[in-house]
Parts: sequence; structure tokens; C-alpha cells
Amino acid sequence: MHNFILARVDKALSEGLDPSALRTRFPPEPNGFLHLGHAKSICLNYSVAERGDGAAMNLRFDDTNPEKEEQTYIDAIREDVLWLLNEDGKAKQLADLPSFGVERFASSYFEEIYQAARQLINKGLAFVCSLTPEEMTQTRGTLTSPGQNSPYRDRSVEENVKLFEAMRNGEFEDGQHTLRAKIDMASPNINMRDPILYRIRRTEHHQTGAIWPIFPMYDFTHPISDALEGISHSLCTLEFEDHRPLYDWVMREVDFATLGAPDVPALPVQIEFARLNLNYTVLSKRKLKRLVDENIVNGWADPRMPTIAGMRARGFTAKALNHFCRMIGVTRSDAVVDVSTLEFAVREDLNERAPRAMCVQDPLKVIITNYPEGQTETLDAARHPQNPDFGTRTVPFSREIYIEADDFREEANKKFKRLVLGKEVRLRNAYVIRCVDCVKDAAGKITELHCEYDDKTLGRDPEDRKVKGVIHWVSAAHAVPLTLHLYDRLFSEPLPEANKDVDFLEGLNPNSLQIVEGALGEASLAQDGGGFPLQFERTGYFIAAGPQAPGVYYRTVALRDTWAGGADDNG
RNA sequence: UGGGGUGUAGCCAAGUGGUAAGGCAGCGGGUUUUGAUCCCGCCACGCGUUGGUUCGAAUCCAGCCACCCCAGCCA
Repeated sequence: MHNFILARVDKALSEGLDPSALRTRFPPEPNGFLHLGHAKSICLNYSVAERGDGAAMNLRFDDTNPEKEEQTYIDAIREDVLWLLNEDGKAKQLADLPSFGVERFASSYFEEIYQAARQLINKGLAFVCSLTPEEMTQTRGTLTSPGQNSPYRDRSVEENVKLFEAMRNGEFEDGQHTLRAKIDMASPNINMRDPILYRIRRTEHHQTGAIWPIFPMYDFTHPISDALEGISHSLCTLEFEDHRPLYDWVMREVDFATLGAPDVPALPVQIEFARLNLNYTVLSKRKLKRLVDENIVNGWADPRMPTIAGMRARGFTAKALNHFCRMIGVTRSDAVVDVSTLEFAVREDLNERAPRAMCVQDPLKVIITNYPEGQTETLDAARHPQNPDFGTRTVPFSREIYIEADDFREEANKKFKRLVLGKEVRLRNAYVIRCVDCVKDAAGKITELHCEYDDKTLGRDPEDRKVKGVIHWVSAAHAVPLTLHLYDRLFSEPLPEANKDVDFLEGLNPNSLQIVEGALGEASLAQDGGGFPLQFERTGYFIAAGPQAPGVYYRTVALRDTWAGGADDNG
């Protein structure tokens, strides 16, 4: 992995920065589940932590807004970060990861942040403002015109101290006062127009309970938290670029030594990078939350969701996600990555690790008329075509089998490589059969096929002719019934958020989930305990839904299909 | 129209004055008991645009254009 941030880190290292002083943090707010965009950030932050001996990445819950945050999100985030960074599954907890530092909460620093505010008040750099929210908005100015000073801007240090303490003691109602930095109401950067540092929220906080009726804002909390953790590189997304002057202002004006900050070679620096966008989906917690709240999906971990938990449920691997993050790079330009890149990363990993099996989604009965009735033979089939270490499984073969209905045509052109009336095809892992008859019901619907097998074609090709097609099948008497969940992109619009005048839900794909009942899997699937990906040959990668839904498989991703494009010419 | 950013192929993305890496997608071919995998080949006379500097410019300079972010007591 290489990018402009790592380049900057390497440069600092080459200029003498002690590798053990390298420290990053991943700072999610626990107000939703982590998604692919967070995976990019985690991957980046962790890659910096892997640059040197003693370097580390912290996990810090940025929990300064109790109204939107929940313990359940904290638990989910912790699980997702561990899963993502624990590709080999060896670590039992975050602390076991080689380059992981510590887990913290911004709320762990509420006392220090409060003291920092006191410092600023004492330096005359912060004041208690009693403007109403409406007045605050009115006096902030606009993008093109300066704001006006608050009438409370010149309160004495003593009065500010007294009021701020009263705020802390819970003596005021929500919104009655705020603590503001005294910077410059005429700054062209709106973030510097006397930004709010603290607001009153008499709400129970998931970590600190009722002890704090006031909560620091992100812009004040973040630099202080970074300094207290000895963060060297504070990586965030582009929209925070305008906040960097404020970040640096806090760094400059607060005396961190008296707050107990570690002795580090330098103050943290904030570096911004472009957030991830993926087409045919949305990557914003606010929008994903709507999908959950409006029951458009089945929770944050719905396999269609681009959340870490959703993708995990669907069978994506941590390795694939990390690989994807390395593939897309890290830059400062807005980019929309094509889903095909993600699918490639997933297939690449699954191809290596998924044992093969056969499953017929839309069964069509085939009777092998020249095969003895009542006979069953067990055929050996490799679990992986390229890797013998996977071993073999046994596949029962008998007189009645099922094949995929779509693998048969009464007539077809030469491009069609599957079974055609009067022609031959190879049954995967078994014999070559020839279709001799096609039985239909009164409505003309094909109900079963009569075929003959060539008993000299097990494990070898016929000598006098070429059979090019191979199809999958299951033995009728041994097949296990399965239910398949086939997922498609959640949105049919490539950029659901592109048009600001149209609700992004308008772009939803109504067929993002197709449930296939009555699929038939090969006998060995009865023993599948789940927990690892499978490839159903010729169709896709699947993973068992789990013990609470036996026989249900989720399709992780379909196999690449170079034939699909010519489907209108497929005979 | 204030401030901050970004423009290299259909999508990502290297490149930092010496003559356009790589990946995805796509296309063509080979191997194949998965139309998968794997392998080989093709895919930017041009880097938003117009000028300028230079022996030489995606890289330096100037102008212009397009797009993104900022007016939460959200992060």
C-alpha cells in the first residue's frame, strides 16, 4: 500500500521521527454501524500503525453527542474493527492485534476537556454566550458576509468562570448558554467565527451517565483527545479540511502538559483524504439508518447493506475488504469506485478459499434410462480444482438426477455449450449423457428429460468425439433441499445521491433480494456446518445463513459470467 | 459572487522537468470436466482548458472552465 499519507509518514521517519511515536486513531461516533467507507479509514490508519516498531492505532469512540449514540453501536463497532483487522482469526480481542494501541472514549477525557475550556476562559479566549440558537444563526453571517460579535463576548473572566461552572453544575436548561471560543467573527472560514466549544444537554450519556450536563463539540474534543493519546497523525476526511485551522488553534492555545498529555516529539497533525464513494449504493450513516428505520432492509447487518456487518453476513471476507481498500488507494480527489472493483476483490479471495459443491437452483428432472434402477454409486469429486489440499468429497450418482432447467434447450446454435435434445453434455464430476427425449405436460412445459449415459466417460473423455459442455447436477434421491437468497445491488441508480432534489430512496432496486425456494444441493451439503464460504459451481459463492436458518444460503457474489453478455444470442 | 479543495482512459490510480506505471471494467486469443480460475495480447500521440517559460512540461507560471465541501448548540 502506498499513498500520499504513507509517503508523508515515511518522510517523517526518514527525517528521524522515532517509529514508536507514530500513532493514529480510528474515531467512529457510535451512532450507527460501520460501513465500507470506515473500512477504508481503518485500513489506512492501521497501515500507518504498521509502519514502525512500537507504532499503534487506537480505537476511539467519539461520543460527544449522547442524543444520537447507543451502547449497541459501540459493541457492533468493536466487533467490526476486530473482524476487519483480524484476517487470520488469531486475535481474540483488539489488544491482541500486533499494531493496535488502546481503546478509548472521547468521554474518558471529559474532565480534561473541561479543564482545557477553563484554561481558555482564563486566557480570555473563550466566553459563555447566552444567545439563543436563532440569534446565533443570525449573527454568524453568511458565506460572503462577516458575522457580528456576540453581545456576551466581552464578559469578564470571572463571570465566564462562574457561568461555565454553573453550566457544569446543571443549573441551566438545554440551549440556554454555550461556551464559545473567542476567535474572529469576520473570518472567511465560518468555523473560526467564535465556534461553540460546549453546549448544554441534560441527557443521560451511555458512558458517563448523568454526571455531565454539558458536552464538548467535536472541534474542541478531537484535538484534545488526539493530544492526550499522543496521536502523531490525525487522519480524517476532506470535509474537515476547513476545520483544520480550528484544530491547530486548539493545539496552540491549550497547555496539554498540565492536562496530563504524554511527552511526544510533536503535536498531532491533521491530514485529510477523500471519503469513499461506491456506485449503486450509499455510504453515509444517516442514509443507511433510514434504510434500517424504514424497514427497507432487515437491520444494519442485512446482507445487502454496505456495512461491515452486512458484508460479513453475506460472506465477504476481511481479507477481501482489506484488499479492496488497498486497490482503491487514498487520495484527495472525490472518487466514485465501481462496484466491480469490490466484486473482483471478493471473488479473488473466495476463489482461493471456497470449497466447491453443486447446487441446482431451478431443478429439471433427468432420467438416465440406461442406468440400472435402484443403483447408486459414489463418485469422488475434488473440493477445489486447483488446490488438492482441499481433498475430495463423495457425490452420489443414480438413475434420477436434477439439472438446471436453464442448462437445457430443445434446439440451440453452436455457441450454446450445455444440453440440447439429441446432443451430449458432460455432467460435472460424472458421466457424459445424451438427451434422447424431452417430456412435456399438456401445457407444453418440459417436465423431464430422458437421457442415456456413456459408462466409459467417468474421469476420461470419449475417444471418438468431443464433448465441450459441462453442467452441474444433483442426484434426486440424495439431494438436500435448500433456500437461496440471491442479492442484487440495493440501488438501481448508479449515483442514488446525485440529484439533490430527488430522495435517494427513489433509486432503490425493488429486486435487491430474490429468495429461491426449492433449490437442491448435493448430499455433502447436509454436513455443512456453515461459517465458511462455498462455491456452488457455475453459479456463485455462497455462505450458510447459520444455525437459526438451516438450509438457507446467502449468495455472496455471482461468478464472473462472460457468457451473459451474449445472452440474446444463446440459442 | 467569501473561504477551502479537486481535475491523468468507462471507473480507481502512479507520476513531482527527460518524453504517460498498475488495478478494475471491456475486447481478442490460449488452457480447462465450472461459459469460473489461470495464461497471453489489445486498450491515453495525450494528462480539464488556453496561453507562457524551457532544448524538453501531466509536472513550473498566468488566465479561464468544471466539480466537491463550509452558514448544526451533528460528527
